[in-house]
Amino acid sequence: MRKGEATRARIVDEAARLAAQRGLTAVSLADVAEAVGLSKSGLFKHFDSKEAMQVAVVENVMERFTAHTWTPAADLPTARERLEKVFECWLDWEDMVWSESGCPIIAFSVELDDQPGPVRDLLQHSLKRWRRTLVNQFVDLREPPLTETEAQAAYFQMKSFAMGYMDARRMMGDTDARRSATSAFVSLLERTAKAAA
Amino acid sequence: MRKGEATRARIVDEAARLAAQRGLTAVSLADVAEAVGLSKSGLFKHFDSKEAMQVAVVENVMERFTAHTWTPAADLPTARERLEKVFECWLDWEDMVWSESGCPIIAFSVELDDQPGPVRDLLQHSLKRWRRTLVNQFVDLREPPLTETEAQAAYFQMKSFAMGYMDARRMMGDTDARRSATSAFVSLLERTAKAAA
DNA sequence: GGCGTAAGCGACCGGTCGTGCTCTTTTCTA
DNA sequence: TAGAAAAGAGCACGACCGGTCGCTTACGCC
Repeated sequence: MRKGEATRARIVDEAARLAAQRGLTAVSLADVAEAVGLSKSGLFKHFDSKEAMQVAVVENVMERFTAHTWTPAADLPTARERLEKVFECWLDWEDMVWSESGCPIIAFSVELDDQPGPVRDLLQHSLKRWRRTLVNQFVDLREPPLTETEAQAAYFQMKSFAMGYMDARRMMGDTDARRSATSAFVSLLERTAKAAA
Repeated sequence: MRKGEATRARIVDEAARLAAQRGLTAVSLADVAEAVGLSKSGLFKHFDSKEAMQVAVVENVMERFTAHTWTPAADLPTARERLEKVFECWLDWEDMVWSESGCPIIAFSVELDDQPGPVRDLLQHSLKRWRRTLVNQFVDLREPPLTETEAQAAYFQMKSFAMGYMDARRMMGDTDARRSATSAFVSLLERTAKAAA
């Protein structure tokens, strides 16, 4: 049973890579099979349907995302340091881990935001958990703590900058994008931490 | 030749509507033909290929975008008023004009950012013209004028908020998204206009 | 070390894809 | 109003789609 698990993991990895480039529905089972060196029918020993494979891809991507951005930050002493580390890793995630395809989370979000179904539900649920984690960090950014509304507004900007960074770098070819994103985020932290309750 | 032009316009409109929902490549010619009440082969009297239709869709969407966001703002007296108006119309564009599908420009950007070809080239070119227009407004926001770099950084944040707004409202179901986006943008204008040279 | 089962292959299914080709109908114009 | 040109229908094509079935192979456990 060990061999099967390894193969399944390879399938999910390749499917995620292809889906990040072309979209979740646009990648065909034949594409994945060829990329992983399997026959199309062999895939069905690991997934009952294409949709089941998409679910596994979203799970895989979200796990890798939190591992890449939250794990290095979780143990830092202050909320400010944690937020700075998360944002830095977030930008790295977008242009180092996924340099050839763009961030799959953003791609999946845009693709699925009007396509109801289990894949969208899973993505939405994972993203809400992520937002909860980050909003909590913003709450702790200041003493007295930020209100929930204030923290959500700050998270809105943080995520906006992460999305804007990908667009600027990939679509617009903006070589200054990283500087713009970083300084925008630092300025956000500055203001948010300073603002009076 | 008049009738043909009207039909062609209907085709492009329907194709844009469907492409905003499902993506440019995911929408099939059969879908478009049915939506517009034509046969699949009838489409080829107006477009030589699917790609040619996609080009027309991107042209159409970008024209409507600038008409919707820039035209109402162009004649306002100050850069600040123009920018505020553009941003307000931008949010309206996303959740009123395209309430059932999400903004096609963002969708196309994410879909095409790693798919070279004439469709991507056209989109990129149009978006760069749009950025130029907005960056010029930011330059004029303050006396002494902003540097090109400062203005581009401000535009980066503006576009980020517009993208974040769509994600927050559509994917995350954030009912406060409009308030978050608007206050973030107003705060950006405030800071940018005030900052010393 | 034999054996059950998981892993994987190849052929094939009905359906849809984009795109030609031919033929008819409609529309514009001289 | 006649006739050319445009608009559009119908059909067929090869390729590819997600998915099924039966077969063989190879692994993992007793």
